[in-house]
Amino acid sequence: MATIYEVSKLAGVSLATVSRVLNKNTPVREETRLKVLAAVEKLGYQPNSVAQSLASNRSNSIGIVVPELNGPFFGTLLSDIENRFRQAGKHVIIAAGHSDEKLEKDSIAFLQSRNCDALILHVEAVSDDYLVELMQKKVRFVLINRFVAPLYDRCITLNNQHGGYLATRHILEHGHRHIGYISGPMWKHDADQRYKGHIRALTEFGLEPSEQRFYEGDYHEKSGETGARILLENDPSITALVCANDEMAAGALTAARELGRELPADLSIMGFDNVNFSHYTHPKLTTVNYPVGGMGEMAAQLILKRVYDQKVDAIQTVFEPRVIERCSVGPAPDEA
Amino acid sequence: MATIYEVSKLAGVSLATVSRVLNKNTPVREETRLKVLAAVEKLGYQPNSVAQSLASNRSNSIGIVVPELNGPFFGTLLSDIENRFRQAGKHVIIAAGHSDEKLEKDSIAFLQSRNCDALILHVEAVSDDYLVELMQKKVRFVLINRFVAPLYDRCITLNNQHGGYLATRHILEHGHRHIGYISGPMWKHDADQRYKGHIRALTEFGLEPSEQRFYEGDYHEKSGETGARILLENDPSITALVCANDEMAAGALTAARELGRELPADLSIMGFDNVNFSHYTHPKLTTVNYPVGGMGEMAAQLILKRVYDQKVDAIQTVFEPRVIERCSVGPAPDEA
DNA sequence: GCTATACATGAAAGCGCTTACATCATAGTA
DNA sequence: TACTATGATGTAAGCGCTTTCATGTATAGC
Repeated sequence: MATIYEVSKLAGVSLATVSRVLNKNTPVREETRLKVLAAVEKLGYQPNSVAQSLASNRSNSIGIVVPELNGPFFGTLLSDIENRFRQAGKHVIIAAGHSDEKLEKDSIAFLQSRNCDALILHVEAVSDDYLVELMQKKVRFVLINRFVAPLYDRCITLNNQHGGYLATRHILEHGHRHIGYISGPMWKHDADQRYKGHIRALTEFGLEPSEQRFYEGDYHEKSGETGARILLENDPSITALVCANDEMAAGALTAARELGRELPADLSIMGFDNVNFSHYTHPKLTTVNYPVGGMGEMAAQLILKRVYDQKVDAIQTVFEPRVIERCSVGPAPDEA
Repeated sequence: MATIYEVSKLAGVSLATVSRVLNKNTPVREETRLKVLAAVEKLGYQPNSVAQSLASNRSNSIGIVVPELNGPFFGTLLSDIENRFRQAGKHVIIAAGHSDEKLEKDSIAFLQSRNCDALILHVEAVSDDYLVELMQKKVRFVLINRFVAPLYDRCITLNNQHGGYLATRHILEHGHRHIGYISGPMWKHDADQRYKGHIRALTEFGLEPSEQRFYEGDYHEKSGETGARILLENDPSITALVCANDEMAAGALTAARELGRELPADLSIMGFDNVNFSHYTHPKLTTVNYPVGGMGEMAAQLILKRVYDQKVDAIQTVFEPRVIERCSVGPAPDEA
């Protein structure tokens, strides 16, 4: 690969001038500029971004930590972030944190050591204190799907509690009064919030939450299946199942079918997230929309604005969920 | 962030010695080693990998180009690659090529400029010649899902033709004789190969391929729906649809249901890829397994072996597909 | 015609590291 | 004892860039 030195020799100018032409930050005589550009073209020169990064202490790259690389949810998130940055000539470096404290910290350290100009973190296992410390160390980052008070202006969140509320209210409005709830792991902030919203809706309709109708899953399909089976067998009066995400809802669908329940005539099922497969299910899943793409893009915007001083559209940090009506929720069957 | 210089000062040794302790490539007296390690610990020193990369011309990072970041297929691929490399202490930098020649080339250039030690490419738009040139320029890379003869030893491929053959044979063995085919874009190598396999199976059973029963989609759901509708309306005798991927098969499922076809009694549908949502569909999709995770891991192994000289398990470059029987294929209905 | 000013360019330091080479003890050998 | 081999450590160059500062040249003002 050609270096800037070879370009400068061919163009008959100094290194500095080549750098100036390429970075467009200092005026250069048009004539010289063209000479340099011609040399660049001729040699097929491409700046070594590692050297640039070392010299300038900027890298034009943004680090992203997500729990998993697969799964519909994070794919959409990554894709939208990458798109937005690509338009701005920035690049992304991605690491998986696997919801594990050590791996999350490792990933963050790695991205820092790579001179990332900023980080986008979707982390679950590290503590709030750790994140606050990170801020104090002047690390630039934004948090997705997590709210930490001292970091309020760099958190892009979904109003999870309201989402949980809407999901359950939707079910209640269909006349259901015996409602099972399949939760995500309660140590995760979003799972906790969604459940709180569920309780709020229940209370609003004068219903008591019951131990019997609660199952804590792990956000994966299998646990939705198990949860549905346990709930339905323990309490046959249940006519609706609210699930804290679509994957568990898909599992619940399977279990319900295997138990011979007619959907949605006998049993209604509600999901959460509106991931891309949720309309492949049968019946198509009624769910709560998680505007993940928009949130990813917003995280990118925030960084473009704060770190790169670019002009961007208005910043929004809290997103609102809404119910997506499809076919898995129906009116409550008449009480026998 | 502390630098190696501060560590060396604190430990009372030279820069070189610190570097040697950290890189474990030159013997250092145990006593000195401990002094250095203590200093590292005390300062919370973390090497700046950008500087390391510039100085050593190695980066311990591997670049990956895939068409999209979302979608079940690439998520799985990325995830398995990242996992394998993380175990080996390497890191991945990911770029999306969007099946566009310019973007693919940009992505490759970017990854090279980032000093990646090697690349894993799942590219579709750049020419074979371009890839051969890349090899001649001594760029280290492996190709996924694409075979280019001069690069035979760095191509990790699925036997797509055999997959296409198996899919159609499976349908034929269920007695179907009027079979529609919904293809991917024929300029894509895999789409072409899968179709060739389809033809081969047809021929083996003494059937002629027919223009009437072929539809070229774009691998996305919508085109599967459109394709199914067109095929079934043009030729009502069709009793089975072979789709070149699961997304289009999901679309076909929708169309079939809307046309009032009972599945699989009236109509059988076959997918390809076995992506993670294919068992969420109703009926669950019968499909051909694409061992994408295994192939990603193999690409990683190949690089660990060739680029980093690590000992790894045996290398396999061609993977074989196999039919996954689920519920969307049934026996052909008796001819009326 | 001479100085003040702006503008274009070059020289060189330095970003944080690795590594070839030089240096210096120390131990082994005759 | 003098000499060489050996192993540990230091010195300094250099990776490919950016950027500050100095220099030079053309223009304007008097």
